[in-house]
Amino acid sequence: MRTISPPVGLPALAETDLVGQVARRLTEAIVQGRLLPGSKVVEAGIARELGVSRAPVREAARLLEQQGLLVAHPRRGFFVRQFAADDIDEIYDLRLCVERHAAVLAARNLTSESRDRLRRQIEVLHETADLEDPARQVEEDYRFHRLICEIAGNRRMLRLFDDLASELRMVIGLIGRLYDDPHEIARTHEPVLAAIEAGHPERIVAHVDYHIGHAWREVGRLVREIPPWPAAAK
Amino acid sequence: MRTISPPVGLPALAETDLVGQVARRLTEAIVQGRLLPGSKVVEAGIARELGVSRAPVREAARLLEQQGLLVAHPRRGFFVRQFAADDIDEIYDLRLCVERHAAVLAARNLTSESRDRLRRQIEVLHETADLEDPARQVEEDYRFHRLICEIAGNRRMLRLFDDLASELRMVIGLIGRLYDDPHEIARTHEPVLAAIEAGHPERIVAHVDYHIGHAWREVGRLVREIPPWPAAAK
DNA sequence: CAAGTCTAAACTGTCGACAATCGGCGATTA
DNA sequence: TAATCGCCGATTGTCGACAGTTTAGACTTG
Repeated sequence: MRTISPPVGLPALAETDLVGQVARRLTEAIVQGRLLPGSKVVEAGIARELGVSRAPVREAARLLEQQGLLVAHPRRGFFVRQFAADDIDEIYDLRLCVERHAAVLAARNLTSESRDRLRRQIEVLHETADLEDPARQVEEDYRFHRLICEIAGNRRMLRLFDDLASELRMVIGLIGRLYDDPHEIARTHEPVLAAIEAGHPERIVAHVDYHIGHAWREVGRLVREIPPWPAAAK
Repeated sequence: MRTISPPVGLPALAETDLVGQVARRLTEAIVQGRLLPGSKVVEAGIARELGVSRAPVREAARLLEQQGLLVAHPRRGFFVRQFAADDIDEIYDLRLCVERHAAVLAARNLTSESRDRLRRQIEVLHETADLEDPARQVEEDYRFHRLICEIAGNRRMLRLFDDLASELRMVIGLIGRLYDDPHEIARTHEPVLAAIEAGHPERIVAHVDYHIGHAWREVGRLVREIPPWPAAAK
């Protein structure tokens, strides 16, 4: 009688994943604006601060580079990415392209269970709108859009969304405030869900276009208004 | 009077980028099928073979992981990615989503110069069709599609395309042959370019859909036919 | 003979060390 | 006075080493 390895894929807990932990800490610091765009990320410094050696820090930095949060200048080190206005356009352009598609797919795959998750998430959006916690609000907003990608069922698309979202989180973090009243933002998610439930591709695309396009314009406006990014500490 | 630094831009030579070189070698080995899906990539082995230490190899491996060519199992090492039929679907689904959009943007940005580059590339496709060099043919094919993304002008989209293409190259390399007659493939690019030149979004999308959709179906068929991937040498 | 156990070898995760390189700053020169 | 040159400290790129874990295989046991 075989005591087979318990079949299913639980993502092996890698409690000793230093690289992952370092990456998370760095991401946090960047998104929260503790590491400003343009500033140099000194390997030894991070390593000492976290009580690890430079090797894991380097690997984590490469990860964040691939993710677009850091840029590497060979022989000079890693720097926190600086965003220009056209970066915002690129990100939103790509996001729009992906989310249109994701929403259409999501509509096709929609089950009562996934529909409820989307509805519930909109409720959460309304609930957090009352809290004075912009970071949380941004987070829950992305969670809704991420759900759509998840329901669409394309893992690569989901990862792409996550990458775009982490760049956007950084930008929004830098702006320091939301582009709209939280309640208003929460409300504007409803037509998108309605369109997905209705299942007409054209309507879905139209509503996603409107929703994302609005954010695009507003964030773009803010970025262009407050452009001289918070001091690129060498 | 300023003796400004001798004006022009020589592309900085980064000759000492071990990580990059290792990554390229590994990618090569994988795409050419010298490292089979499922096989373990032993850091020390690669390091010795290339005459470097393990550190650069690890960093390169992390890069390929992010790119989807390798998967990392904590404490067990890196393994060459195995593709299942639904991976093909994911990749083509995303590729279709991106290229539709890219083509429409490319049409919008089209200059006589970029148009000529596209035309020229189709000629190259016809020329290489006569050679008995599938790898080259695949390469030139991607070069055409990459040009479209380049002309579209969204760097992030271009990078996404490159990532998808490297996964596809690996799959096609494994299949070991093209899904169609090279001349036929070359020919089917013409309507796509024509639609882009004409500039009607609907026509562009329709032709891209047809072109990519065809490849999708054919590659999908081959993958399902020859499914038991060449021995996953543990 | 299948299943289970134990041991040695093979690897990965991390670290600390060292040489090569970069950026800044003061000295030098026109 | 301003542009250059050359030196010094700081930082990166790379390496070899070591501990802890996983894997492969020989060996036992029912």
